[in-house]
Amino acid sequence: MPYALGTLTSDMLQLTKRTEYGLIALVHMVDQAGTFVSAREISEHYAVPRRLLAEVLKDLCRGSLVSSQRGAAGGYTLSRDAEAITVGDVVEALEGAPTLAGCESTTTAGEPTSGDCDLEPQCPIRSPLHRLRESIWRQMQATSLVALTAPPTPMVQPRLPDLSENAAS
Amino acid sequence: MPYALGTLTSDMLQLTKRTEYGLIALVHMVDQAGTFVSAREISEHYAVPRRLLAEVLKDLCRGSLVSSQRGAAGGYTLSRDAEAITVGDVVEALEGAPTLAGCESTTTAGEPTSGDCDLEPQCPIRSPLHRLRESIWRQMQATSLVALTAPPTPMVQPRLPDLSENAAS
DNA sequence: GGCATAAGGCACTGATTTGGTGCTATTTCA
DNA sequence: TGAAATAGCACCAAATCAGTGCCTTATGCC
Repeated sequence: MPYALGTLTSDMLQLTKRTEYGLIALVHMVDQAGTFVSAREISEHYAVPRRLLAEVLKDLCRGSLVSSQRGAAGGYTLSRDAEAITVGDVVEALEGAPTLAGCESTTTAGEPTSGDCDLEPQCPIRSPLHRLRESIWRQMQATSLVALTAPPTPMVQPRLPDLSENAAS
Repeated sequence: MPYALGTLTSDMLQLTKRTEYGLIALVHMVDQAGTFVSAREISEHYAVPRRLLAEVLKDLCRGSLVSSQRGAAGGYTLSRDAEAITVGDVVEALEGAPTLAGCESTTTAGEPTSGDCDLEPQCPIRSPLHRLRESIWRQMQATSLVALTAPPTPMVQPRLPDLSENAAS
């Protein structure tokens, strides 16, 4: 009953539960596009803590990824096309923008906090690692919800779970 | 004085301090290839907590990334060629192997723990997300220490820090 | 031999993050 | 009016992480 995405031990690839729940909810909404899905429905379907999911959906709403409708028969629905919502968007909405390095970006404006990092000739890995991170980030930005709903080619994992019910709307 | 790699707010791209320190130490050792570098020397050079760095180096030693020499004039040295040590190796040694999903990989053997996850048709994002993670992981496996030492083309970050002293040996 | 200086091995603390819940207010439909 | 939904926010417990203490063992040098 629990969906069990799996937990990474390596922090570098770890998704938080919030992001996992958010992705699950969003993918679920892709099917129900056009209708409003309640947090209860999703939480019961995937055996996810309802209150926490509600909190996540709220953040997704703040991030303009979903639109909400209050009251009975209310719920959430995708606020834009599924192709236009990426994993990166979700991560950004739920874990905060990946300010690539505290030393050279405050939010996304580009104004360094106080230039305290320019005086760092010692750090040998800063810039190259930035590129790695940016690359990963680009990858997440390039992965949309539709890519999550329809597993295209089972290249890595030979055995795939039953995703037919979520294949496409 | 502190190297300040930078701290990510987004967990997905976050490196732990341990990994950061490990990478810094390893990159430092690339220069000193053939000689034994002490934890003290590295910690003083980059203003990194010595004891913690020692702990990290110990793990790198366990992971066979470096070799250690005890006693006075002892220290650590790369146990194989810098090209053959990747960021992925470091992450794996310091944060544990990125068992891509707790449900379908015990270590790296490929033997599922108990097949407890096969009964999960509900989770819509499991398999696709695996591919994303594997892709990211491949990227880290493809980034070697030499790639970290010599920043090739400043495509993303226009302004690069002074890395000349670590350019090549 | 003795001392200084290395790594090796734990175990432990303190701070932060994360997962999850409680409670209350507000909106909507029947 | 009442049930069901989101909105907001504060709060708690467990896990993780950064960092330290203390001791042992090994090596080089005097």
